[in-house]
Amino acid sequence: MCHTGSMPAATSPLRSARDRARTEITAEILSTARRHLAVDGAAGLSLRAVARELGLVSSAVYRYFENRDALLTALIVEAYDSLGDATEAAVAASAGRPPLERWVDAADTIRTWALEHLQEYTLLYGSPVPGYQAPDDTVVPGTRVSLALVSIVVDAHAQGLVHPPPIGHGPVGDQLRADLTALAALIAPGVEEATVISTVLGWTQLFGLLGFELFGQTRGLVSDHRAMFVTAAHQMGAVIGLG
Amino acid sequence: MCHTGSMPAATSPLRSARDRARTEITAEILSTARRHLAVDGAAGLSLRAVARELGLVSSAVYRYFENRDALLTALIVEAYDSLGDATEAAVAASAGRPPLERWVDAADTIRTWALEHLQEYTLLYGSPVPGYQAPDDTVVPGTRVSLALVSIVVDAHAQGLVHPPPIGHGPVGDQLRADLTALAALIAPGVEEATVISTVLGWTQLFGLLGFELFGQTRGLVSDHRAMFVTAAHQMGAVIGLG
DNA sequence: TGTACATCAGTGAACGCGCGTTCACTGATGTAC
DNA sequence: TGTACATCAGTGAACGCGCGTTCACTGATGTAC
Repeated sequence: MCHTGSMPAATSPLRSARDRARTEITAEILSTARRHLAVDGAAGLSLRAVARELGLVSSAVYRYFENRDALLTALIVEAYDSLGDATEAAVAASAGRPPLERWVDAADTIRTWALEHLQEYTLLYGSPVPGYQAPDDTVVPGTRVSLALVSIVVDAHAQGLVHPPPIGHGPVGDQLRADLTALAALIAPGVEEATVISTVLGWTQLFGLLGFELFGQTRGLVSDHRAMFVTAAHQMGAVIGLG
Repeated sequence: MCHTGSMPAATSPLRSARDRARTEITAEILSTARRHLAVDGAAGLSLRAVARELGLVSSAVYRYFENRDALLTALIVEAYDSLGDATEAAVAASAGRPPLERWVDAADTIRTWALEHLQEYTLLYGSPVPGYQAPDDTVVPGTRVSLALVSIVVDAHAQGLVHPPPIGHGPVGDQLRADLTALAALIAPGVEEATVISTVLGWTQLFGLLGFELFGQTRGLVSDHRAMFVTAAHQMGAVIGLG
């Protein structure tokens, strides 16, 4: 949209009625779709159903989203941002506290978000939605959670608070070493290789355990899932060397 | 379901032609379904498509499976058994070798199976299939992999080869302690609580990392996934105290 | 300011698709006497 | 052994469902002069 000299400022409250309507209806479509997603899951998300609930004819939705995939993509980005917000807020709030506590805290925050947004979590971290291929737009928002977690380790490292216990991780091949070096340069400059490995593993551990809990693999084995999760985060934080 | 005929000698080689045909066609339906599953995933598995490929009318399949869910259940059980076989074989083959090597080996076997049976793995460990509720029949076959992994720790423990490094896992609440005690009694009698915790976490770690690899979360971050996985298994084995 | 034209949100009908499941039926296979 | 009856695999048509997407259209809103 191209505003010329005669127009008021770009984000002016004097936008045309059409513009306002478009923004609002786009938001309504998204929030309705989000609610449907929460109930039926991604595979059950239907353009027609969303349109129906909004009192629109199904084809009208195509004025706002190119197709079903575009709507799904928007929901994914929203969900990543929501989880990213929550995690970043937790990490920011715990600044200055002992690293291990911060790590456990962040993990618990992620778990809480996942429980409250089961289908969104599934959309982000579950198996791929059949027929849907996530475009690159979702990559950046997807990294926020991980970056927030990593920043705890980076902070601790900067303060000299990372003291990894002597635990082997076996030989590291050339290619893996290259991967890890690139990764460290990108998100955690200066942090030791072993710590990078442990951090990546801690990250996957959290999501692995969470998936087991949410998708029912530990059904009947564990009753206090939160305690199990916190214990896991604690141990993994210790392995990373956070305290 | 009408799977059992009213024959006197159930496993006799002189079974009637009808009986033989039923066994064979049931197997053909399953293997066709398995192939479709491998291509389209669980959500895309269609009774009609399976029937079509076998030259049957769709309603004929109902002579063999009560409905689509029953077919899916059979596939799940088959898949768990296939993975269970592979894991148990690897664990048996490594008997006598150092526990850490056995653990890494078993993990690698699981990963290999998952790569070769992507959709089956997804069916077992991915997000739930919409509208499908796994019945209890799938629970027992599902435990075989975990039991095989645990047996490595149990063997090592029996030989006095478990020496966990001094890594904290934080306070353990009453309920979690009860969970762990029950779990230990069931699958690893005599093994210390800390080891049980680490073993459960090692188990979730493997599947968490595997999920990340298979479902694309580490896309672009890690190129040598196998090395990453083996390193993870190695470190987790060390945390458990296997060597 | 008023008028002519351009933009675009929303309509309603249609296309083409595939699915799970039920049901009355036929004809081949199996069983009892 | 032959015959009468019972079982049951497979048929074909139908029910009822919902989906994504396209397209020519209308009428309201916005823009340029």
